[in-house]
Amino acid sequence: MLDIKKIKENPDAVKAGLKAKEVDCDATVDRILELDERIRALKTASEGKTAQKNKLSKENGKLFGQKKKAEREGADTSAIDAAIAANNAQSVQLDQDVADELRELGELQAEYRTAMLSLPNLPDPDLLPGGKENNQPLRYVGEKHSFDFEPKHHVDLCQNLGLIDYERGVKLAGAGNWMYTGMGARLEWALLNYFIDTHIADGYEFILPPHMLEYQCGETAGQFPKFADEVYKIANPTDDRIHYMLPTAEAALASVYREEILSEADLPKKFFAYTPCFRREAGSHRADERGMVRGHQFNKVEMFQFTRPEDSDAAFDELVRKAENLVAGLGLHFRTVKLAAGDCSASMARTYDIEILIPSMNGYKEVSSVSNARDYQARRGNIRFRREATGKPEFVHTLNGSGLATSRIFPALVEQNQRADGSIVVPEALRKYLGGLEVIAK
RNA sequence: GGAGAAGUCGCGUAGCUGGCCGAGCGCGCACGAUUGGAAAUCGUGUAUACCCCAAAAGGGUAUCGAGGGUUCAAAUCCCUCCUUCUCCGCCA
Repeated sequence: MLDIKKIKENPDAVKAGLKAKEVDCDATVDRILELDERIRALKTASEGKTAQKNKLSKENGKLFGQKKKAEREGADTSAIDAAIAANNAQSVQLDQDVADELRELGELQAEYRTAMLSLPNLPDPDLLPGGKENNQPLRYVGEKHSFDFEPKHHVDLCQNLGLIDYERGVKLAGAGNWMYTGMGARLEWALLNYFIDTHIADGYEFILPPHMLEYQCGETAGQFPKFADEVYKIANPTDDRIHYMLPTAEAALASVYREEILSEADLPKKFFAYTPCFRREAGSHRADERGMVRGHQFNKVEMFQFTRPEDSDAAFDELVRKAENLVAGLGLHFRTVKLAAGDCSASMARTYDIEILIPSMNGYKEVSSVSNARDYQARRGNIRFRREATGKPEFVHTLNGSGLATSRIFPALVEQNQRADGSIVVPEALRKYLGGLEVIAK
């Protein structure tokens, strides 16, 4: 959520920022300003009346006291009764006016909130405007593997070595699902362990969150209401509450401190979580995404930070470096790309992608996406910290980054490390998780 | 899943025969006094959001798990939901 004060101060800057993200929100911004004005006017009016009403009630309280006293003394209470009746009549009238105003206020506020939630985050000013075509590769790391033989596709390599059972995965759960088997499952688990151990060594706290979340988590993270159709919903026959399968651990981590005020000394909070991620990805499965590049379920370790606003740039750099180191530690070739404003997701002010070379796909594919949401998610979820110097609560900044998703790393590793005989060299960093195994062969 | 109890200001509690309760007390915390320094003691203060106001001062509204209702007036009465605890059942 954006800061209404900023929108009021400089609506044109907000509109321009959103245009850089390739969304036209001019009408929404104008409507928000209009609603804000009407809401405040209405509030002032109805709160004034409520104040009057409260005053009358208080007066009545005193009158009732007097009446009791008079009755005890056997005095005449008719004057007091009349005063109470007059107050009541006035109160009832005020009550009706206020009720009407509140009804209108409720409608306006609902519209206002929906509109505010629909506005994406503003991009950082240094990002190029526009979409994917304006992404800027910042650096290339590692060597491209060159083959003196015709490299195989990871699907073929995995099937030959018995690492992945694609057919039975589909049998169990439909298209877009696969099943790790034997050494494939162990290799997947080794990757996850390598990520986990690295984050622990870096002082991040390990979180295993629930996998089925309530709606509010998605709203805080910024996925809902816009992308509510892209997740799996779980309805319970004996209960009308709906959960959804988390599409990324970010959805859970962003909500950990929702509606809380942290102390400044506790920041930054550095978390990482391992979860499977579930996505409907209603789009078509193209031939160039054959295999395990885009599935309905994949494993991911997610990094997350809550920071003070002034620390979030440094935290962002730290997360990018951590993601890069994980890929580099596997000896894989990758590049880091600074996304153009329009390619950053709705919630994010800036995003760098780590892209890895998958030979069969003839191109770089995202394995990690590191983003700074600044105070956008904090506003949606009301996540704050108390500034020691002022004693006042402020919104935190939230950042997240994959560290890493295996579903792209696994095929890249298999393809980049294949040998002519179809065997696969295990990266040094993973061998200790596989009993020292150096090569996966038939 | 069945039965019962409970959810109050950071923590612990009082209030729950409706008005003087945004809320008492204790602890904690902050500042001050006292002290050579500390402990102890004493004093003062101690929520959040929004609105009015150029700002400060000040004023107003809302919040006693959440939502709704009764009433001129609700922490206090009624309804629904959520959560926690205890007992029973069931199961990893």
